[in-house]
Amino acid sequence: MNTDIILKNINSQVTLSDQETEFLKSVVIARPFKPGELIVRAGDPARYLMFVNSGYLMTYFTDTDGKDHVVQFATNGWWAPDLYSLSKEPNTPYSTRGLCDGELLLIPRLSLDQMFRVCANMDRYFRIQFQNTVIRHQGRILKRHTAPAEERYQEFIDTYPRMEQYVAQKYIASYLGITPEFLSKVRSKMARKIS
Amino acid sequence: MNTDIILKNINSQVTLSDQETEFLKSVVIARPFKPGELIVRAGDPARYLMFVNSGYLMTYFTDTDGKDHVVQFATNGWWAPDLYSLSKEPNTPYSTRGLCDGELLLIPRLSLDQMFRVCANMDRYFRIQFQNTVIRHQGRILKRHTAPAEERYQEFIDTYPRMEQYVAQKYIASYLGITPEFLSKVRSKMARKIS
DNA sequence: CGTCTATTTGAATGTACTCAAAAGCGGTGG
DNA sequence: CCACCGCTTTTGAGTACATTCAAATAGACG
Repeated sequence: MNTDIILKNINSQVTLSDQETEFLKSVVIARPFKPGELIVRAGDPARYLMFVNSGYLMTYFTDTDGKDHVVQFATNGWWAPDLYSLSKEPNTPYSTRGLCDGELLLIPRLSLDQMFRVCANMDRYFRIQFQNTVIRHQGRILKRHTAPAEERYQEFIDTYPRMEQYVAQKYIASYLGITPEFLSKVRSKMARKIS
Repeated sequence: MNTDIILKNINSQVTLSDQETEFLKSVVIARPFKPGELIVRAGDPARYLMFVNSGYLMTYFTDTDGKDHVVQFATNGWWAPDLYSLSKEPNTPYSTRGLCDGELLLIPRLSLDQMFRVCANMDRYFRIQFQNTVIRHQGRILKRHTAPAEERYQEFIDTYPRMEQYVAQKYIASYLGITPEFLSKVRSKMARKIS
């Protein structure tokens, strides 16, 4: 199993001891996924914290009308956006689906408690990780409130240039909080501007 | 200085040793504030992590048109929403303003590093704190994408019933991502429904 | 009381949505 | 290899939610 990426990621913020490294390696489970595969279904027990080793995936919420709303995408070196395995809730309200071939590293819920008990560094690592995530989410909320769809889309493709190739437009639209039809119109308007 | 609330809050998630408690007490600074007072101005150095001991405050972003956009409110027992004192950025893009008489406990930026070095429990505490915040923010983003203004306003007053009394409507509108005029119309529509 | 700001109300406008239909695209099987 | 199927994207017309601008009313504070 390839733990290079996750270890490199963690060690960029903290310095894991050999013991801690071994512990982590001993609890993670490799989990390949395929394009379109439903990795976690909304309502399922939140069994694992998930790290993306390779590929693309998305986490989304299905509303009462049956419409899906993308919470966030994830790729190489990111934690999957569904954090309910860390919460007190036994089940997650979010679904997670593969967008291409890829591999996850899973940390079982039970191992998480143990990990945080054994590895003080992991608390530090996730504290830093989540604190940055909170700052980014505040920025995303503000952007939603201050910028029209066109500007948000432009920022998305600037920030995640690769994402466009793997993610269907309708999912990007959903992530941005607009309909796929409207994103299509935004894009054709932008294309007209350039020419 | 009254550190009861902050200690109670932290000890609800972890168990601080006497040493850790003393350390925390030794670094926090009491900082009263007044209604309308600008506690932190956007662009200022992010000097302190701020805990609200009493009163209400808000953190907001001023856009290029000079319009303010409320990131979040905070009250007794909450950390102020501006987390830039924990980031690598020296300055914060957010302003923080008092909404009534109140008091903050400040933890200076320099003490934070030291605190995390000395108190492993604080990493744990903030890890849990931020992980819950991330989950709430994901919910807020989704709500923004799935629910119209009326429903978001209803949820706001249900979730923070006290807030309404201390916070001007225009700030609630800003937090919800709508104009004060439209919130006024939403409210009058809701009032008509009840009768 | 008078002033200043917040809130309300109304009319016109704009951004984004819904519904419907056509066009594009990718895969699969004949 | 091409024809067909299913799904995504595009395009268009009509609509709705929310904004802007302007003016009137209401509240808060000295």
